[in-house]
Parts: sequence; structure tokens; C-alpha cells
Amino acid sequence: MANDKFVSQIADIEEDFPRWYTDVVVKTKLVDYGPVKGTMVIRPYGYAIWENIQREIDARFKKAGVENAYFPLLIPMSFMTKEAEHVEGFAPEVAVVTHAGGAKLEEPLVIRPTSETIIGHMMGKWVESWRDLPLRMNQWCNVMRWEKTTRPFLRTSEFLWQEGHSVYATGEEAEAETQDMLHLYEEFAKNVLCMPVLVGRKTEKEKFAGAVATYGMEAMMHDGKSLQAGTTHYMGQNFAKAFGVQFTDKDGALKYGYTMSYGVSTRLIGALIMTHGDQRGLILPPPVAPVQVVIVPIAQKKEGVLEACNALCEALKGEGVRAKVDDSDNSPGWKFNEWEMKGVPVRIELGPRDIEGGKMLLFRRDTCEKCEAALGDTACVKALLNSISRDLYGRAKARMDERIVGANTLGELLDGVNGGNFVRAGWCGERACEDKVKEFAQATARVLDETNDMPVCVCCGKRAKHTVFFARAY
RNA sequence: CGAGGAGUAGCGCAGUUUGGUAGCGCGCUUGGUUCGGGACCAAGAGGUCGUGGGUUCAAAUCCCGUCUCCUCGACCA
Repeated sequence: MANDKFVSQIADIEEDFPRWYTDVVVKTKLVDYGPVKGTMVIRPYGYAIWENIQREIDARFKKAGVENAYFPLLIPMSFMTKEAEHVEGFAPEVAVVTHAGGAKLEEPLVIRPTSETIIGHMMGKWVESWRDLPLRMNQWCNVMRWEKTTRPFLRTSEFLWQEGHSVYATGEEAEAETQDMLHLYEEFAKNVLCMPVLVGRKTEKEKFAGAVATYGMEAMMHDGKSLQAGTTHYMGQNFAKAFGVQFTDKDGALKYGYTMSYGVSTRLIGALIMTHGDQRGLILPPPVAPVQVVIVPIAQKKEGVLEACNALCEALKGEGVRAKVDDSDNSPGWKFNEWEMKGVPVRIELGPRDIEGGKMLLFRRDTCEKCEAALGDTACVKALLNSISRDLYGRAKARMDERIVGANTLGELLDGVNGGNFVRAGWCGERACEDKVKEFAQATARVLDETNDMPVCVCCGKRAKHTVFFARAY
């Protein structure tokens, strides 16, 4: 029902998905471009989504027994070079401060691209006895990675994230938390972002610089490409040895700890946009939508209309619903389109006719269906929000399941990814074959499947060691 | 860093080929009528044409340099 004039403001979601994405994030005022290349301003509407994400994740961390802390932005260059693989992985993309206070610094300072090094350093000071373990901390902060090409939320020079870091006495415990956090992320993605994900171990090629093992969660975007939406890393003793994280164990022996880390970023906002959005713009999952219900008054200057809208709004707020009345001067049609583009899950239209009849008109953004309810029936609105969440997840899950196809040969794999699918295939475990797949089909190994049932390597035809989800990725 | 595209009013663009008073739509401001899918009328404000140099009586327009942004690749949350 949206008219052509309106729809034409946003690029076609099927024909030009990248443009659709940038059109939507800018027009809905989630972000604007910053003056420095690769930087973005997260505007109030976008930041409100991030605050909702933070609140949900932070509550889960606290429940799991993780404490928040804050570590400095600047890291001595010498820290970065202590873990060989780590520095090699991050050197190309770090920004470095060389001057301060009008003079050249003795030692250059790295603007953190991630904080394993500085946190490892501090852990080295704080951990002395087995009684100090485990030490489990998280910080919400910004990091900087000087990427070559950037896109709002998906890849920016500076981004916001949380990074959790733990040190344990044993590798088993650290590995267990690596799994636990992966599943915490998976549950969060499902219940809060209404977004299905694939979780699993990453290949050597894809793992974090300095880790023993990296696990990831991958989400399928509207165009069938994959987006890494969160990662957890088991470091073994790599960082503990580099930074002297040692403790005296119960048996009196001096031992190195085992560390792990985990993170999700503002990229999650990009992920939910590209998972749920449609031609009209955003479709925000109710749990993170800054405005869950927008009330649009009809003929708002007529007596009693705004009063009725405000009363309904207060009633909804009283029930914990994030509601808002749009009493701006714009026409109702304008407001409908605007709030649909901004992805508000439920719209309530309320005019003289409804008030007289004791009714209200509900519009759900995900299906664009309308229905009537008794005026002031907040329970009905809350139920609708819940079914929207459930349906968003259900549709996205069905879509992803439908678009996971198997392949036994490189040709089949290519057809699969060309069709916008994730391709499930066997892999012999050799780097050469992984590289060949990338070259041949521009697809990478996203995660290894726990269910390992593909018999032969999709590339070389030898016996497969792993079953892998291959996809083109952001 | 490679390939393509673009910088002219807040946004989207025309004007550049052929140099000659900087335009259009949307938005914005004020007043009025409207209000159930981007309403209408009237009056207004707003630009050293990304930037530096050159050619010329005269440059948005021609020449040289430079910066930025977007899309696609290689690198990555």
C-alpha cells in the first residue's frame, strides 16, 4: 500500500541490496557518516537500539557471574609485539599515537584494536594464587581497526563492542566458557534479535590472531551472504605466557593460566537490519526496538483525539511497553510511511471514529496486516508484540533452513552460493582446499558443523575430516 | 591498495559537450485551510559550484594537481 513516490526513496532490496542497506540506515537516522574516513555517528535512534542490546547482554553476563571493568584505550606498542601471531594479525590495521603533549613519545601507543594484551598485562599483576581464579571480566568500549573499506555498523574504523576476558586455572574450564559464551550469544540472537544463527568452530585460516581455537556465530543476510555476528576464542596459554599470567596452584607449583575472550559489536545492528528488513525499510525486533508502539492520531486537532492517544500511551508505558504518540504536524499518511521505514513493530491508528466505537486499529510492521482491538486493550498489544517476535524468528529460521544446501563438488558449491545459499560440504582439512574454494567460488568456511556427516572433500575428493558451512560473507 | 562512479542550497539532481547574471524538485521558515496511506494555497530564507593552481576580458563549464565519499575486489567484528 506504500505508494511509488515513497518506495522510490530506497533502492530496490532485491536488485541492489548494498545500496538498500546504506539508504535505510541513513534515511531512518540510525547513523550518519563522520568527517573522518570510515567513521560513523550513531544517532539517537541507532544508539537506542545499541542500549537495548547492551542491557540484554549485560544482564546475561551478570547472571553468568561476569563483572564489568574498564581498561585504557592506549596500549604500549611493546605489548602488541609480545604475542607473535597476535601482532602479525593486527599490525596492518592498528592506528598508532606517536605524538602527545606537543612532543614525540618515547614509545608509540596503539589505539586498542582489541584488549587481550593490556588485559593480559593486568591479569599478570592480579593473579597470584589458584584462589584468584577464575578471573572473569567484561568491558563495554570502543576499539579501532583501520579497515580498507567500511560500511555503517558492518565495518567501521571505530566501533563499539563488549569484550569479555577470563583466565582459568585449567584449559578445560577456559574451553568450557568459550562454549558457554558462544551459546549465550546464540540464545541472545534468537530471543532478542529474533535472528537464527549457525554456531561452530572456525577453521585455522579464520581464527583470531593468537588463539588456539575460535568459535563464531554466523547469520544469513537477506541476500544469502553470511555475517559473522559474534566470536569466542580459546587462547590456551598463549597470552598467559606472553604476559606472565602465573599462579601458584594447590600443589605448590607455579603454573600459567588459560585465557579466553569473547565479543559482539555494533555490527549486530547491521545484522538485524539485513536479516529482517524489507522494501519499506527496517523491521525492528520488539525486544530491541527503541519505539515498540507508535500511536498515530487521526484528525488530531479534533476534540478528544490527542487526549485519547496520550491516555493509551501512558497505559502502555505503565505495562512496560516503549510507546510514543506522533503528534507532529505531518499528515497521517506521512507518519505511516515514516514509522514503517523506521521499523516500529506496531502502529496504532486512533481517530474520532475509533474513539466513538471504543476501538483502535493495530498495524503490525512485519506482515503489514491490520486488525482491530478494543480501545485500551494493552494485553492485546503486548501479545501482538510477542507474536511479532516469534514470527520474525520463525520466518528467518525457515528461510535460513531452506537456503542451506549440500554440495559434493566445487561446481555444486558454486551454484549453491550463486543462488544465495549457505553450502554444507565436506572438507579434508587442508588449507590448500579452503583457499581453492575461496578462489573458485568467492566463498569462505564460516563454521564447522558439529554433525560431521559429509564423506568427501568438496574440493579434492579425498576423505573429509570436517563438515563445513561455506558462504560468501560480509 | 586495484577497478568503476560521484562531489553544484539541508537532501536528490540539472547545467559542463559549445566559457557569458547559478537553476529545479523535496525539505526548511511564516500564515491559513486540511488530516483514515507521504495534503493544499500564499509569502519567504538558503549556494565563494570539494579544494589549490593555471588558461581567459570572463570559468560550475577548459587544463594540471589534490582531497573526500560511494560501489565492487584483496584484508577484517
